Amino acid sequence: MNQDKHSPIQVIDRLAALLDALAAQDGGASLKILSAETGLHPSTAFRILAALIQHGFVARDETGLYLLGPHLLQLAAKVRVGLDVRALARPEMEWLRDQVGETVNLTVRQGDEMVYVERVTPNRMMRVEQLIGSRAPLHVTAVGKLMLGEAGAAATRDYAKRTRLPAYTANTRHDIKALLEDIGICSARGYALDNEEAELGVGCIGALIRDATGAAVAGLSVSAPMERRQLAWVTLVQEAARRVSARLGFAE
Amino acid sequence: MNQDKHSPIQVIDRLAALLDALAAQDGGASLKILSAETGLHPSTAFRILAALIQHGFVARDETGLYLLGPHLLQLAAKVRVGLDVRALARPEMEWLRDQVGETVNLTVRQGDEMVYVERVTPNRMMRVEQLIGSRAPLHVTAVGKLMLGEAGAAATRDYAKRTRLPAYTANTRHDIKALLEDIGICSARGYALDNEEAELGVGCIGALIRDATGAAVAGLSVSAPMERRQLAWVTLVQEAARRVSARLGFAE
DNA sequence: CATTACGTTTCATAATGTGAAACATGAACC
DNA sequence: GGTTCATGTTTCACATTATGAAACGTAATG
Repeated sequence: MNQDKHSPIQVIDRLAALLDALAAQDGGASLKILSAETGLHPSTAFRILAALIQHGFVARDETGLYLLGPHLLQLAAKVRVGLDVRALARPEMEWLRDQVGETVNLTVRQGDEMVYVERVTPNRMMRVEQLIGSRAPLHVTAVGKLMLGEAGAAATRDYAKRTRLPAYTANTRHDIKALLEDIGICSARGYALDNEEAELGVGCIGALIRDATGAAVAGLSVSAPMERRQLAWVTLVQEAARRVSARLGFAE
Repeated sequence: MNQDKHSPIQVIDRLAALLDALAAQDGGASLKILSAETGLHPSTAFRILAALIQHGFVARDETGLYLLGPHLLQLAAKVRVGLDVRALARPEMEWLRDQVGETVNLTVRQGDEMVYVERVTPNRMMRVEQLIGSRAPLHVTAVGKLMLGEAGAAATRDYAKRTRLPAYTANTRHDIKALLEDIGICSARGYALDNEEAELGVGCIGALIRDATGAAVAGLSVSAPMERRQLAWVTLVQEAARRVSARLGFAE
């Protein structure tokens, strides 16, 4: 991830090298190992590591080996997804749009909703379109249902309790049992459909995008008027999602 | 998380302050905001941020606002859980052991197994005991089943395909449908039982421990000879897990 | 006991990071 | 259109900081 070895501040180059060396270890690492891997003098490495320990970026186990520290988890929890995903997904979204001739959306989960963060549209007038920034409840979108599958049954029940699963159309799954069953099917297949559940006349096919940790960080979907939607697009949606995931470092 | 304001290296104090200021923002932050919040001169803050951007710890959005960067995610994925959890969990484990008079285990998930990372035992000879470091498949342990619930149905099916769900006793759930049903029940209840599924004669009650991000990072369980296990312990196990989770920053 | 290896602390100083000033850019106002 | 204001970005002299080497401490081994 060191795109350029030399930033304006040398210490930061050095601490980045130390953190990367730690990330590359299977377990903990000794000072001597880290010093050798980064090319830093032992006393320099020792002191930088001590500073990183102070701030929780690095920790030491009971045998004295260095490990990545818990503060990284807390900071990572605050990293906004969608930042890199959008740029990385754009080419694949355009490819997918060109294959199916329909609108392609990129969404991220925020709490109990999916947020539309990117969109590419076909060159036709009659199309489904969501404004970037608009939101949709999880249970009525293809990708939202997949996200609930990722979160598990307990989290889905909590979501249902919180939101009461409002119905948007006669097709909306507003019964927890039916929703859990649908989610189970979608999760097992690796894609989900929205059959006029959010809005009458609108059909959708969605798949998840995963990052280097395997976490589902975004959703990719094709939205079309229901009469134009083709199930043959499923493999294309999955292929585009797979490519974006690979770009994010996901390894199947 | 700045336990001490002054580490041996000033720049590292300063970058930590900048990252924490970014973590405290709802969205992105301007240079002026960050400079004000950290007390750094604007040109100093600018240069440190530039170095952090180079290494992916910080990013900028299309409007020029600063955000926490993706490299934090990649490093966080390598943080070994169990490091802090063990020390934090120890007092609650001892409390739980004293309440129920049985062995209490702390486990973390590694791939397709739970690993025993800490254990407190009662003062009696006939007891269930697992060596620290020993491993057990997910589907035959109470906590492992909860972890599968966290991972979702698709991940559980993948696990089943990979491992083929080997049976350890006649009670083992080695059929995917039965396992998914058990997992669904456990996840919904917030605790799980192991009814002689790993080993005949051994009963277990388990609950999950969550961290500040809400992720299930460890499992807490009571293991006992089956004839001694009491369902009345469920609330105690859950209480102990709740306390450890609170210590890890989990907010219900 | 002596040697080796590693970690930790001390210290003189080279060089690095700093804050101020200059410069660049865009928006708002007259 | 020109001026002012606010913010960001670059340059520069130099004080302070981070550095590498040496000394010191500790544990393990022969």
